Amino acid sequence: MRIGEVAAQAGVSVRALRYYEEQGLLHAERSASGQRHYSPEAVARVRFIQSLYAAGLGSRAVLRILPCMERGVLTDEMHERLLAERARVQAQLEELTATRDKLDDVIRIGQAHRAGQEQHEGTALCGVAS
Amino acid sequence: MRIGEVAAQAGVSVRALRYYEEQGLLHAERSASGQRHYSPEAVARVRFIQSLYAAGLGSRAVLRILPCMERGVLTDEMHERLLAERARVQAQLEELTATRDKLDDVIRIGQAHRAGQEQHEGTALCGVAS
DNA sequence: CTAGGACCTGACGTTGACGTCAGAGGCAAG
DNA sequence: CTTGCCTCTGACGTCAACGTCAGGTCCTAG
Repeated sequence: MRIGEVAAQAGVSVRALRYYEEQGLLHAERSASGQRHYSPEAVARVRFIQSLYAAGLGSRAVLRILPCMERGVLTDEMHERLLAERARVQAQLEELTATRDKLDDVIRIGQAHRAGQEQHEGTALCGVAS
Repeated sequence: MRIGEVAAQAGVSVRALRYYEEQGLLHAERSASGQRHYSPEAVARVRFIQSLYAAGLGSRAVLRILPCMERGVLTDEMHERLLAERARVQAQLEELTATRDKLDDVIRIGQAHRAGQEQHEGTALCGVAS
């Protein structure tokens, strides 16, 4: 596949793919004229890269993780890194969950206020952000 | 409280607090000489701001959310925004969970490989990123 | 009253993940 | 062979959330 098709299928820009290559995250064969040609698995790889980015990992963290997806290569060091990054993601998950719950509190209290028509003077929402 | 104390208690930098004020996220009284003075609730507010940032909301999204925490002010529009942002956070939660599970897969398969000593040729990890 | 730490206002620097533009070449269709 | 879309390589632009530095002020302890 050429770059445009990969980009379309993975839902990213062409620029992003070139950037990934620049960062060593994604390899492409080159035609005689210099055009990039990707294997079909590249699409999945790009999607995975995206999800790691979305998980807040920087490109060097992603770079440390990605080799694990290649043929059976998995050193002790990589195993450590995987566990470390999993822990980070897990921590972020918990923080996010807490944030969602706070938002729920604000929404719930807000609804209570509106059910009671006017503003209940003292019952401000400030206490939510504890 | 003065800015340094708020920063310390909230676990952010002084610069961050001035930035929040610049963005209209955080108000401070001023002494005659121009020094900022914060109410004790400011600490909780800052922590909330941080968690919203951590949830991937930009400062203008935060700006739309924060007024909800003030005295009983809660218009229909704000309610909508709250629901919308909650939905975003929830979506990100689900994406993050999927990413964590993928990492778990990679770790598990990696362990299986290492349990079996050498590389199992065809059993590459590429399929994980589906 | 003086030393030194906390604070002030600009204002420019930084980092990551791309966007965007310029100028040039490649490729399938008609 | 030309038209039109795709692709190429630089290289500069962007945006957010601050970091950092300069030059000056404030305030509290001794």
